[in-house]
Amino acid sequence: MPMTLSVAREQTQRPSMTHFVQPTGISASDESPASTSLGFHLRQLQPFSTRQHFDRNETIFLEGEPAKRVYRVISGMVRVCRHAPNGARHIADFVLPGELIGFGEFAEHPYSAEAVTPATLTAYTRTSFERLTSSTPAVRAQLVSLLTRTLLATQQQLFVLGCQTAKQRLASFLLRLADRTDVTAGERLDLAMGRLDIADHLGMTIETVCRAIAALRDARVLTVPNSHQLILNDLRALRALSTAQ
Amino acid sequence: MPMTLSVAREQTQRPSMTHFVQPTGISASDESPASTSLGFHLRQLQPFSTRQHFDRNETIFLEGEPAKRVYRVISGMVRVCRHAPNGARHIADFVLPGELIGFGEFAEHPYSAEAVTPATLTAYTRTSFERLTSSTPAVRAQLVSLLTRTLLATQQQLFVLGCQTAKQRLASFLLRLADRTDVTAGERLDLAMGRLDIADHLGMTIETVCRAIAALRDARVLTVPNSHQLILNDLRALRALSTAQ
DNA sequence: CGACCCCTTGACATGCATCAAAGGGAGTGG
DNA sequence: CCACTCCCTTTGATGCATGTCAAGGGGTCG
Repeated sequence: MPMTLSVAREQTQRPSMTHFVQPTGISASDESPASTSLGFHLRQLQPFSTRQHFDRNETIFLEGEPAKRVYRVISGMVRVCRHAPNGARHIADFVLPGELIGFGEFAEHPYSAEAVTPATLTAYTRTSFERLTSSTPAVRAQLVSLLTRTLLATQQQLFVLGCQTAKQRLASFLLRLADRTDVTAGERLDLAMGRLDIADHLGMTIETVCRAIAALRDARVLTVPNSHQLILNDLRALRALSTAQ
Repeated sequence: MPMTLSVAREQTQRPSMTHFVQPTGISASDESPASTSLGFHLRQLQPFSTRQHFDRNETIFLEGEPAKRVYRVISGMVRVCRHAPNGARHIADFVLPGELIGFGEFAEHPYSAEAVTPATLTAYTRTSFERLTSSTPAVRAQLVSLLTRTLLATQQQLFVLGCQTAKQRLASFLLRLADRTDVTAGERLDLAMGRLDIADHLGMTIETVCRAIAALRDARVLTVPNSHQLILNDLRALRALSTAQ
């Protein structure tokens, strides 16, 4: 269902001085420490970078395409996903502003990337990215750190899919999203992605996602102002769910 | 259930010349190209290495322990797993001879490691391992490569757990195991791990694993000489299963 | 030979998928 | 500004795959 691949390129050429490295993996949870570092170094790559805008559901790159660029999300949300032959879709992760896409070391993208919302990204050529990562030891260490954190997040998701029920998966998902977007109890948590996206990320159907949300709502664990915003009232209950069994 | 942590150390001190680096991740699919490289470089670390033997079900290290060593499996099989508070267990991956454990960049092991069979491992101090990885650019690149491959394997498993049915999961598992152990159609595939291990790895119950094996056996896709060996008769059917849906 | 452990199979229960239909919300055209 | 349409969400009814509970089988070790 995801769409065409259009590109609006704005050459943002500025001679900077250092390389800013970020791994081209699936979804780089580019948190404070490493994100800061990598983001900082990536600035050096501005002369080799391009700013691109994508509409909702637009394809950024397709699985199997040569991995010629590393992307950094500036605004909006991106999903990293794979389409099975039979039409099934698996969303490996959602990518938030500041995080990197495609920083892994592979010749062809193992996953597709699509815009969940209208999104702006900075694209760095892989050549310059690799030059940056191989130049400075500190930058290389940050790449390793980012890869490690991405691996840990992926393994955590593996545990979620392997051991948890529908409600528990939803709780885990919401807690991680709230954590990544710095939303706490009582505040509005933005669900930029649709129910189907959540379902394909958690290995459930859209109906089950709806029912799980309804169940948590009925249990007063969360409030649903509208379908794209949630208020997490009871973080303890959510944590109990995501931790337990 | 997994056991105590005993250690039989045989100091294997030999002054080698180069550092042999391997990432301390969950399970390092240390395939030919990178494995060769990393294995080669790790030889340099022999002066800082220890050979240890573990009995079946013995704990090599526990989740949460400080990650002071990087291990390389010499013989036997190891499982990398996590124990949930309620007793549930999740096996992130099995580690085969030649592969590394604990090569990720973290202060504490995010997972436990336990011997599936009696196993011999070489332990390298993290200090020397990191010295090796930071010294040579080539070695560092191999670490990045290993991390990337581990990440890809983990994401593949994520897809398996997120989108596939019991029979499909089993097919995917068997194909990967056969591939990693260089077993082809008609040959005996060794299942060193028990049914429960497979179940905890695939997010199923032991009964469902048994039934899935029985179903494939009844469909003549595989033969079951005994419970610890399989013969994959019809790779096409297995591939169709693991690919489809 | 006996005990233990793991595997296997059966019977039943249930969580989730599937099928179906109705209820918003946003954008478009009248 | 309202009405229509489309898309997504929500809820209900039903079925199935897998989990759960239970019992028996086979191999291995002492």
